[in-house]
Amino acid sequence: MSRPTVHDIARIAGVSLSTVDRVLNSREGVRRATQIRVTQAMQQLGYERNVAAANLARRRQYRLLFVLPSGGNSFMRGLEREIAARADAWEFTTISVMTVPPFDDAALAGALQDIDPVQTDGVAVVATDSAAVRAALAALRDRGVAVVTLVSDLPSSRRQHFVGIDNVQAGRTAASLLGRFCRGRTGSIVMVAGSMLVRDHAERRLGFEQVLCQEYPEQTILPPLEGFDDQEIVAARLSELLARTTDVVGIYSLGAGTRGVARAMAQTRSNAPSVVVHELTPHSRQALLDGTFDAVIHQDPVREISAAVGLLQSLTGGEAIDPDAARIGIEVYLRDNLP
Amino acid sequence: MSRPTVHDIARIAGVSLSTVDRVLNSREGVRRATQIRVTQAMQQLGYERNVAAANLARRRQYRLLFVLPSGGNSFMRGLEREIAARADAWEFTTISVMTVPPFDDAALAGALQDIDPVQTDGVAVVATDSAAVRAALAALRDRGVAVVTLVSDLPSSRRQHFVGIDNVQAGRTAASLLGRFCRGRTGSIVMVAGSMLVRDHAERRLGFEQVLCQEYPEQTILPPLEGFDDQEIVAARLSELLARTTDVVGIYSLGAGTRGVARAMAQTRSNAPSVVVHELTPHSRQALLDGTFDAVIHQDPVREISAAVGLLQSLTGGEAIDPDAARIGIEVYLRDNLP
DNA sequence: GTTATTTTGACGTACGTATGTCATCAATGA
DNA sequence: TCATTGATGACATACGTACGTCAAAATAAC
Repeated sequence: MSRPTVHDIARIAGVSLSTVDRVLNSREGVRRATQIRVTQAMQQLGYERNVAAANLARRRQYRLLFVLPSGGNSFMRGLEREIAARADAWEFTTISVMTVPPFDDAALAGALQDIDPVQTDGVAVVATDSAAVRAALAALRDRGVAVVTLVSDLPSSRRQHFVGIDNVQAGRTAASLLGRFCRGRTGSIVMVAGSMLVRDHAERRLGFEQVLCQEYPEQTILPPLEGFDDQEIVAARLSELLARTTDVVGIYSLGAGTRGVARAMAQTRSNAPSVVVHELTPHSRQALLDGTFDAVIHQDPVREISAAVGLLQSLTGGEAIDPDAARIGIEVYLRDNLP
Repeated sequence: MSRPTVHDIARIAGVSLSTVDRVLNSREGVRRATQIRVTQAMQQLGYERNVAAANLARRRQYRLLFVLPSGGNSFMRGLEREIAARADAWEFTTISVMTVPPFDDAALAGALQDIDPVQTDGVAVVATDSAAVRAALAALRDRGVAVVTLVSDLPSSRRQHFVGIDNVQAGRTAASLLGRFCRGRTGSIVMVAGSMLVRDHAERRLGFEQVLCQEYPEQTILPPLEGFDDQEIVAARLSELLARTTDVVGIYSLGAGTRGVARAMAQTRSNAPSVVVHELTPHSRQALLDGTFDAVIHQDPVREISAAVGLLQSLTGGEAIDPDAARIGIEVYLRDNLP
């Protein structure tokens, strides 16, 4: 009637509890034949280990650490807030957060090296792309710590997973939207980036240009404007460009500093270019509502946190992982479907 | 060091385990003064009940039932599949599914009445709007069963929550997209509905017309075309209309039967109207990929299932519920951000 | 003061699993 | 044949909580 327990397996397989336990937790000292008998009994009964009871008995504690860039990036601060808010939403899990200066390889690598493998079982890190960071991650893994990258990936490192969106696809999505929004109006498209040295920005640009060039060849893509995720710089450079170029029909801001975009738009009395930006924040939300922005491409921080925690728990426990648990969707927000 | 337990509370408050237990589970027989002492100790220590252990000891079993419409509706079949796939993803929870004929008040009401309150703790139901169903829900509640509505709400009934999207907002979102997509081209906009007797369809139409009339008054909205969620009817009526009306620039399909829309589009050699439809299914996905559809408005069935299960568990246990746990986002998919 | 009633404590058992110790038995090798 | 090894079982204890029983203590009612 109710879920089968280890006792049932023992009974069916005709062995003792100890043996079932040995099989279940893959300890040695079980003959191959017996092992098979037990496994079959498990399958036959459809046994599933009661994880709650197991963790209880095991006194397991997952100690996880999030490593995020510090600084004024709204998205990152939002992430940090959400982590804090949900810190004790997981059983048997304690979560802490550490921040390191943004865009600073050495600082990040140093921080990762300082992590005590005795006190942490898993790390989720917003990685910057550099050899030092790669090495630090490898060292962490060697010391038995599970590692996933968050938001920004570090491929061909020893991280066990990436939790975040596909940034090429995000760029393509932005182009699909902006291309359609600008249909009928021909002119220049402006891209506002943070820095092309950051992996996700480069990827977004790639995807954006792919689609735009191929499907909307009538539009002119201007060389990307670098704003270093700083709203002041963005506002200044974009204002200047809009004053100089009168045929701008679309703007894609693929990094942070979108507040600067909104400010530049407010000063301009041009023929209202369509605007697509990244990350839903209080400011981009406001800009959507008052019509300054047309669409926002977003990734859900809460989902990312959940996915990271879940993955790290599985990795720590050596369990199987659900491949698409880490899949984070590319969300599209207009004024009308804001959460 | 580690999380405080009931023992710690008892020690700090200077009472016995029994008394702590009485307070914790709000049993009677505790003097007001003692109760306060215990509560204060709990706060002081930051006690949080170990839910896993509690459920273990309590032998709690949440027996939940999903009631869905049967028939060929892809979205509903997807929901059913996902429920089955995740049926044992929740601890202490057994989930079953029951299907009833679609658009059939009497059948639904009857099915609800037949639910045995001894064998089910909570019900999630895709409701159709009728007095009989309302009454059946009330009867269920009276017999101590928790009830949430799923996908389609039944306001002013005794359901305890609604899990699903805001359909007016969904309609507005569709209009915002389609309006922008059609900018520069003026003509007719077609709405393909299932039946205006279904609440969510009516709400979507409302939101759609709100935005389109107000912000894109240059477009002509044709009277809605009723397809009864049947792809044959949809294909026939839409083909006929497209042959007759040459200035169609946009199509919004707000119900099921979108396969019929794709078929009608394939037969037509008109000037490619923009198309926005509801629900991501294998067919709408294909249509997105080959360019027949421009956008799909979607609700994530997996999220809806999780939310429904979580809510029903909380309601059954008499716990506090997280108000925005039930909030399901209105998702927008283009060809480029398909999952 | 005595009695009735309410409040509290002591204790045991259970949930399903993990993990340890020790005993038993068969098979193996010398 | 005896010692050694490997495989298995029996049993106990623990995790944090729920819940029941019964007695003891505190308080209220008389």
